[in-house]
Amino acid sequence: MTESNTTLVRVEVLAVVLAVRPITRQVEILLWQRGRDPESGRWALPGGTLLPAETVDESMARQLAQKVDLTRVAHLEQIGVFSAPDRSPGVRSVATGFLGLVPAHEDPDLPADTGWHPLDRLPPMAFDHAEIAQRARHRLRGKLSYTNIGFALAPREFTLNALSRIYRAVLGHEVDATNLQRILTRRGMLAPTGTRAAPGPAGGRPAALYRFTVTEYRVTDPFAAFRPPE
Amino acid sequence: MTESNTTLVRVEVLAVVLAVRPITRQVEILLWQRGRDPESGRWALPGGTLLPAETVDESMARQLAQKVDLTRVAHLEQIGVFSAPDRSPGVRSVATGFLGLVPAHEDPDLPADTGWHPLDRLPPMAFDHAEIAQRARHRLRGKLSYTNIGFALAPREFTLNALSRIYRAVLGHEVDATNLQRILTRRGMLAPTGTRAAPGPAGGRPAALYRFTVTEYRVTDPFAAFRPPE
DNA sequence: ACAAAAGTGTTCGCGCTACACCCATGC
DNA sequence: GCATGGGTGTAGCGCGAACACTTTTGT
Repeated sequence: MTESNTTLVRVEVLAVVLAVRPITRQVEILLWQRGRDPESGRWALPGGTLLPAETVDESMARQLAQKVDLTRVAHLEQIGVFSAPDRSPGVRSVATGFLGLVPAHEDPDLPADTGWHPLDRLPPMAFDHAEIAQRARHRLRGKLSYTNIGFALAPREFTLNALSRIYRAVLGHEVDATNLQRILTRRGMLAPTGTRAAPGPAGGRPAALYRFTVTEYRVTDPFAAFRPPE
Repeated sequence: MTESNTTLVRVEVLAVVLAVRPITRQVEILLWQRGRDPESGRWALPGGTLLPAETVDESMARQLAQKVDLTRVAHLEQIGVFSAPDRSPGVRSVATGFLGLVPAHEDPDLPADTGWHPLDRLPPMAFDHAEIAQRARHRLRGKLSYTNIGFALAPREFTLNALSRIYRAVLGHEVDATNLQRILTRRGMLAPTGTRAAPGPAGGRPAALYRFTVTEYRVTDPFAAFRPPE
């Protein structure tokens, strides 16, 4: 209980930044390639060390803004603490992992060593970062169906078809645009903008554009069972 | 990015240990009363500092076993990192909060300064521990309906009435024992033991005893919508 | 006119809630 | 017998999946 012989550790924050990229229509993760040892050449999650005057959440937001020019992270949440004693060499280091979501069609200026990679074919990863990425993937999948977290992956305005492609990329299976509309509408999450998108080159009816009414994280379907009466 | 001028911090683990106590039929939390400054007299969550050779999860389990003789914690999960710079005086300290669940009818030997308190009328709490407790409460409520987390609150064998009282205590509203049985049975979580409980003093049909078939955490109802086909 | 793509409506079924009814035991 | 409590059955319905049908555009 005395603080004298307490071991001190380095606290770092690491972000699994995900986006559904318009070109590939896949979930991709933001990684940077290490230029020096240890683990030189391997790919790492963006992040860094906690400063004295900030919380881990503040630190994570700051580091994303500073290092990879990501100011428009639409959602940022903790996914867990990674603390295996041998997870990195040198000073004992404990990491708080985060899930960060960037809307499609955002294309931030990235440093030269930084880029997007498909989440289901990760390059050789540094330290325990692959494990953290997998945890984030799992969290995102789980929350997509009972929260409004999809808003953080969609652009500000979108057609229902485009939105269903985003859901499909995350979940890995077909998502009916029809049902998607009804479910999100019933939950009060979807509003038509009144405008329409331009039709494709082969013609076709122009799609209506929609917007999410709520742009902050919210649990929209909290109870699988044991709902409170009324 | 050099490690030379990196600030080092103390990493601690803190547990919100909850149980539905048979006497009060309420959710109660395990707290100990601080005997010295800072925050002398206030109540604190059990926990302590991370050791060099352990993960935070291992540390939490160890500290609960050592300090409050809690070896039978049926469920232990991280609920988040609490890292406000001024959350405690002295060395910068970052806490990983845990939710721990103890089955009803367990009555571990506790130190003299340690005891159970009703969760919805917390005594004066030290540091940011009240906030951590609230987070844990919220997590438990949320997960009760779509996971099997209830197993960690129930004794090894129980009547359906007793189980429904446990669910009621956590959720704060009525839970129909009839429907509870059907739902848990359908999810394959419930098995009758074949034995029966003794009837109450006023008579009445003796209740059948049940057991949970699965005694590890599992998500039983992962999709509110967008289920994968087949 | 025809193809292409979007939007609407309908059917179906599952799973949860509510509640009535039947069963077993003590007095 | 009656009171007490446990267990079973059933009706209703909200929600989501699947899919056919209609509407609007370009060629």
